[in-house]
Amino acid sequence: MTALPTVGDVAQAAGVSRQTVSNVLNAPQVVRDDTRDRVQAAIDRLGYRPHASARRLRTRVSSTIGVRLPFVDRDGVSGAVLDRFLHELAEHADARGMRIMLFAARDHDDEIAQYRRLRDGADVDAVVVTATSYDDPRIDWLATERMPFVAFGRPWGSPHADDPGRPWVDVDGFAGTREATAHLLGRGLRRIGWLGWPEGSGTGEDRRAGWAEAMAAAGVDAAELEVLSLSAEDVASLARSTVERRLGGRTPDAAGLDALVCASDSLALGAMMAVREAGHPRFPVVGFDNTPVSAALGLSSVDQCLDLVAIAALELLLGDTGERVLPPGDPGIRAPHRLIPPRLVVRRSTPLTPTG
Amino acid sequence: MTALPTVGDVAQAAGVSRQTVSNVLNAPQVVRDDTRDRVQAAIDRLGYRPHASARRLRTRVSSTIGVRLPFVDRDGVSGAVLDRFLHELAEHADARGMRIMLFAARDHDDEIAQYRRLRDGADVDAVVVTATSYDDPRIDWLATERMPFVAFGRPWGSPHADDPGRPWVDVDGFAGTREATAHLLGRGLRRIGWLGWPEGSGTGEDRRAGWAEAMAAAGVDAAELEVLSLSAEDVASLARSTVERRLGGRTPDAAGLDALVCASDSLALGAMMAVREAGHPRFPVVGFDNTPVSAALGLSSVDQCLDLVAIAALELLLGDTGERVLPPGDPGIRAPHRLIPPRLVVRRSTPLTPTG
DNA sequence: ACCCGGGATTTGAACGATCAAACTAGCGGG
DNA sequence: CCCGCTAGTTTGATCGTTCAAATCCCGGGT
Repeated sequence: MTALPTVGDVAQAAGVSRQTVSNVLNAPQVVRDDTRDRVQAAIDRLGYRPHASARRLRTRVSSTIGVRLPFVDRDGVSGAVLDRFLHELAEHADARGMRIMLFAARDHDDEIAQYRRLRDGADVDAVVVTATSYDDPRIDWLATERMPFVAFGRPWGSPHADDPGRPWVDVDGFAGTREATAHLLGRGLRRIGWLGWPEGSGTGEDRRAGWAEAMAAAGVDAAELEVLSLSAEDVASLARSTVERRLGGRTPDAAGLDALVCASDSLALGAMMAVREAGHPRFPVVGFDNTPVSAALGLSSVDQCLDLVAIAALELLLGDTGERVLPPGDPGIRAPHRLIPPRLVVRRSTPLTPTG
Repeated sequence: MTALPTVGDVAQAAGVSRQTVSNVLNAPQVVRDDTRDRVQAAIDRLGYRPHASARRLRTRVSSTIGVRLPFVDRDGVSGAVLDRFLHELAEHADARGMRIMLFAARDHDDEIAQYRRLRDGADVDAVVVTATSYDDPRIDWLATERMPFVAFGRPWGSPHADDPGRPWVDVDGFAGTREATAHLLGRGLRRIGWLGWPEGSGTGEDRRAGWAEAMAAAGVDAAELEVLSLSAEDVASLARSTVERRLGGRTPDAAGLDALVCASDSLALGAMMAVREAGHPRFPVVGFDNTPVSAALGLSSVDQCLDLVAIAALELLLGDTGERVLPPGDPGIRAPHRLIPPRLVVRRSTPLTPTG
């Protein structure tokens, strides 16, 4: 026969019923050992593969997680973060018997329409929401519809921040910049500047706060912190001109700066271009995200440990060991909100001795 | 009622049979206008969504394309190319009613096993194969099993290169480097060097040949070409030391170089660092891939036009307009091998100097 | 008056799996 | 000897859709 074998064919070959074959695959413990071996042999011999769609139709479980493909951000360096997250997610999802389905969406409304279609069509059991914003309509929709999901990104300032029905995973930016700053302080540097984004971003404020805390712990007062703080949009060229303006033709030392901690690799790249151009190639600059850019340029950077983020995201959907998406708020899920501590990657751009 | 509406519910609401509802969705032209309107109204009113798995079970069509998630290449810049391709693919697939399913695989054998599972489980109709190599076992398997696929990357040197049953899309590297070289020649530069990869890569040889042809057309003889040619592994730091060795402390001019065309942005970055360190920030360097790195550094680069690549890949699977994967070798598919011409993106060539 | 053609619609069966309930042994206790 | 219990297995129904074939309807030709 040319058609693919079905449970019926396997059952016939093994001399058992369809249901027993099904049990061997889905609940092996209820089948007697010798029967199981016989059925397994038939499965192997016929090369049987379960028909995923038939199973889904009956069980209403797809073992698939939907992810909206984040924007193509042509000039930004930051897109790489979501790409890497996607990589890690796919890899660890595979290890837990899940697959990732991508979809595109123009805006939030369109994305919600896609959620509905994917769920109603039994295409996905859950979705991962990325690039969350304050009062995100997608999160509201998912929560009220009780569709399983997990967000990559905290709901900054939302009244629902602690709602266990709205699980999220995020990177602890505060801890990351604090570590980066402490590292520089430990090298004997003192006037460590901050280059962040314009106000209004939860992530940006969080990362700045980490720097501020480390500086405060080293005895720097609030007024001086204000002086050490710069900001620019997340584009290398703008960061560069911001730093150039700050230097105003002076040496960094004369401008009151021993080093710079940045909110992103884009900013760090711009800052590095400015100081190197001004003739201070060893001025320490630390970035955030550990993108290929920082690696190629030998820039120290805070790595987001996206593998841990992906693993945590899956735990929030599947529980610690399961292979099935749990309903929202299920007790099998431990802490529904996870902060992943990032890791400072030190490269040669932060030399052991300060230079001017 | 709390359960999702089915075709049966819609049929009842519209006073027609299940099949007519099905026809409204899949073959509207066979349904009389007024009936169609009535059914459509019922669909909208009930918020009916077809159950994708049930449809797949019956039709044996999944409207899904599988893509193995390309490697996580932590330090390389090049991974960004496949990521961008994936973005474009997802976006254009969506426009043609297709979705992308990701999967992970450890090696080629594992990948083939996944192909089989995905196909037998009716999870995907076709796959896109990336990072192809000479005599790729995956391609052989797909071709002999007659499973629909398209490769991103030419089968360099394979005897099956012209087999219409083995469709591929690729970027015309030759044309890209030729254009980049011609651009520099047009600016009055003459001794344009080549920085490529060590021999043995089809893609590398192709890109080098484009440079060589443009140079030959400008009257440079073979012996001189040999002198102008450098190579390094695809890592910025190695590229940098290769160029430094070539300069040997001299100015680029004294070392016989007016500019450099590179096989990748990683190489270009290394080259740029070397010449800038040597005090020649305006020495023109052109990269390949137009990654965020080159954009951020203001490096000219050859853009692969991955949107066109993705569109072409879908055409090779679906035909010009269809929404269904065609069997391998179907006449609905025009040319089964497509070379996409890339586009030179010119940026200011000396990003690290103050403008002026 | 009859039949024919063909467009529009309906009917029953099938896709391949799992669920729920029923059945069969085999065993021990009363 | 019968009853109940349990572990293991089988049976019939079902998930929601589309296919293939049958049916209905209506106008026109002979």
